[in-house]
Amino acid sequence: MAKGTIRLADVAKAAGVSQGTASNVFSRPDVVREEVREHVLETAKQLGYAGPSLTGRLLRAGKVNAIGVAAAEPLAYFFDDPWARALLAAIAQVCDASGTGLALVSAKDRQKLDWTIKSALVDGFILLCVEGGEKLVQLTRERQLPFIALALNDDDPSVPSVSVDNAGGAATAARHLAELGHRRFAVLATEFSYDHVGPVGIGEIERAVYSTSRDRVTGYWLALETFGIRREDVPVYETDNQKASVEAGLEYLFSTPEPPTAILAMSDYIALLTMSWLQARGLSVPGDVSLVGFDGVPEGGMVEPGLTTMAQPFARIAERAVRAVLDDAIPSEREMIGVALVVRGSTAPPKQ
Amino acid sequence: MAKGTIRLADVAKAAGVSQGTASNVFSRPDVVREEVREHVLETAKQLGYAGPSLTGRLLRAGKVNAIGVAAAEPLAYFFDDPWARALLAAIAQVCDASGTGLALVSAKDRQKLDWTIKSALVDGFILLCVEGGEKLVQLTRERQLPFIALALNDDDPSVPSVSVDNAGGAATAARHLAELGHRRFAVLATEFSYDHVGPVGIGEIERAVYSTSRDRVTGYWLALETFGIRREDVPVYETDNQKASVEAGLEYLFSTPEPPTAILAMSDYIALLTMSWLQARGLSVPGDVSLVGFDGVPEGGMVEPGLTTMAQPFARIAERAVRAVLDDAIPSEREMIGVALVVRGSTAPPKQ
DNA sequence: CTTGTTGATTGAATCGGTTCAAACCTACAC
DNA sequence: GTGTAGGTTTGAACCGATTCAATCAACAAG
Repeated sequence: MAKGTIRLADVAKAAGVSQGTASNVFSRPDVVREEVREHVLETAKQLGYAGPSLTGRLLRAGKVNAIGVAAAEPLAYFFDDPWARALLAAIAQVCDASGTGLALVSAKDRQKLDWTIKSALVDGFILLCVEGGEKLVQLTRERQLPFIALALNDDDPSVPSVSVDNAGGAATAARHLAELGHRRFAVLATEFSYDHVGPVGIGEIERAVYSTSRDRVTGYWLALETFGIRREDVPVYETDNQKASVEAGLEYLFSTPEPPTAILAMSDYIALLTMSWLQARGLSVPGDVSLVGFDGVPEGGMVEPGLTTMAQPFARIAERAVRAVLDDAIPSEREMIGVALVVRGSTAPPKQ
Repeated sequence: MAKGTIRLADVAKAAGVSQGTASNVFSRPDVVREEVREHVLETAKQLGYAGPSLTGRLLRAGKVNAIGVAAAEPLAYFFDDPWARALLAAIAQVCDASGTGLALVSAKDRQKLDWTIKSALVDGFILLCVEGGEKLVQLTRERQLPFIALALNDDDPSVPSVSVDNAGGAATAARHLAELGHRRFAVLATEFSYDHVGPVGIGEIERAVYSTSRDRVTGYWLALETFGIRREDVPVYETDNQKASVEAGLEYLFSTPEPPTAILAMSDYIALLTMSWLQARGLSVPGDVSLVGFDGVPEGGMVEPGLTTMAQPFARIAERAVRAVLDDAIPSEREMIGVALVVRGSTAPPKQ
């Protein structure tokens, strides 16, 4: 593999032992007599042998000892998006602990994605299904390796996945604000369907393509209705989780005669953008507007005021996913994990 | 590899062709007659063959088509540190374009790092040498694969590396502030030696273990001296690039009778922490204090005011590094790349 | 002096492909 | 009818290790 291309066989011959013994020197040192072992090791060093080649070993073992994390996004997505980052950090931690390698597998372009997935040297995949999830699942299936989907935006029960309790978490978030006394709400949503941003009506939401967003709104609605707030009275603005559309949404929501005193953001990223926007406009958080996010990314704890949010248990999710893939113990049922309300400074009772 | 363990040989037999032909169907489809190709493909599908196993192919080819990025840090470092993130995003981009896989290889613990590096399935390494670089280089050498070091904190010319012009960049940063009229400077530095934070004197700096920090201070000094500012009059506070030590440094610098009007931060991360600290203290940037960072991470453009900084050409660096590793065209000399001053809102002439 | 046991070593098969020289067709020209 | 060129297909060697049944040496027990 390296320059001198010295093989185990060469070492064996040079040391005057069989290849089997030479192999044992490296992979099961205890079984060979110390004297011999020393000698072989010595010869190996002299020859500049770099140790057994991984590919050779691999071929035999059939295991790569690495998992791939895939998304239908440009590779840089893993380092740009706060949610992906938090999740990957957690996955990385689990891999670290179990000595498993981590390969990043990603491409926006379908062709490339296909190729990348096909040629990744991994034992299985964790799929980040934000957007384009079906494509990803389909491509991965062809590879015939164990995989598990995260944040699957789709109700298909045949896809093994672990997801968070979107409806329940959303309900908790909304309840928290309602209990503080808020009555004028607005929702800044993640995507319901392809390439659409702007205000959305109830009907559209019920017909949403992406189940995550739908479930969260449903959670909000259910909780608010127990406080007598009708869903018709809660404006929902769909964003694509990017700065431009979030700001457009805020312009929209705050140009009404009775702007909301409480905002439910479907991602922390949206919430953080919202916070800067509000502060830049001279509106105080939580004085004028209370704000709850969703995800629990670390950045939420680093802004002023801290962001109240529904924290996903990233460590648990990562643990489950990695284990499932490594042990090929893919759950046949979709697994759901709860989220926890983390109260920080961005929520307070409304003025007056 | 998967469940049914169907080999190419099985497909070949089932289709009634030789294994050689079957192989060609997948890897060089153009060479086999259409009719036959179709038939083999059909048989393959029927058998549920997932395509040629990568490991088998690998073994023959000797190339993995992936590079590893390694650091002597916990794996999560790649997703937490802004500089690492920016760099990785750039590396990811280059890999993306050339269809190369990207594996993350990292561990804080030496034992684990050793193991991880030894067992990573890659054709070469890019080393992120912030801290613990020697260890990393040494371990990687044993693997006998091409590698290139980034941000090498060490003058050893035998280590192939590409680095930025630390001294030159620092000089530019300092000159920029001096030309605006500033005369009272302070430096918030990255590490000079192991496990030390706090104010440092000239002698200590000259004996620094880490060359990056030393070169940058030297750059600052040289530029400032052309404006008649003596190095003795520029306090330097060493941080570990973490929030706590940066804030301690700021406390220290601003508790003097004549606090600085211009701060030179050796990383954007330090600069960003500084900005929040100043703002929280009611000091305006750039009104009361001007601030220049180093690195050019994207976050610097997203805060208010924007951070003036010395931008590393991440794309160029990544391009060079990836190419070098992939083509095994490791430069024998250390390569140096310039940095560019990016002026944003965080610098202005001093009050009065 | 056998026989049995233990521990170290060997040799060959195997993992799943790729590759390349040689054999094999056709088809067409002379 | 023979020769030649082209495109296909074959078969076997090879990539670099691991593994396991078989062998061997040495020594204890019967």
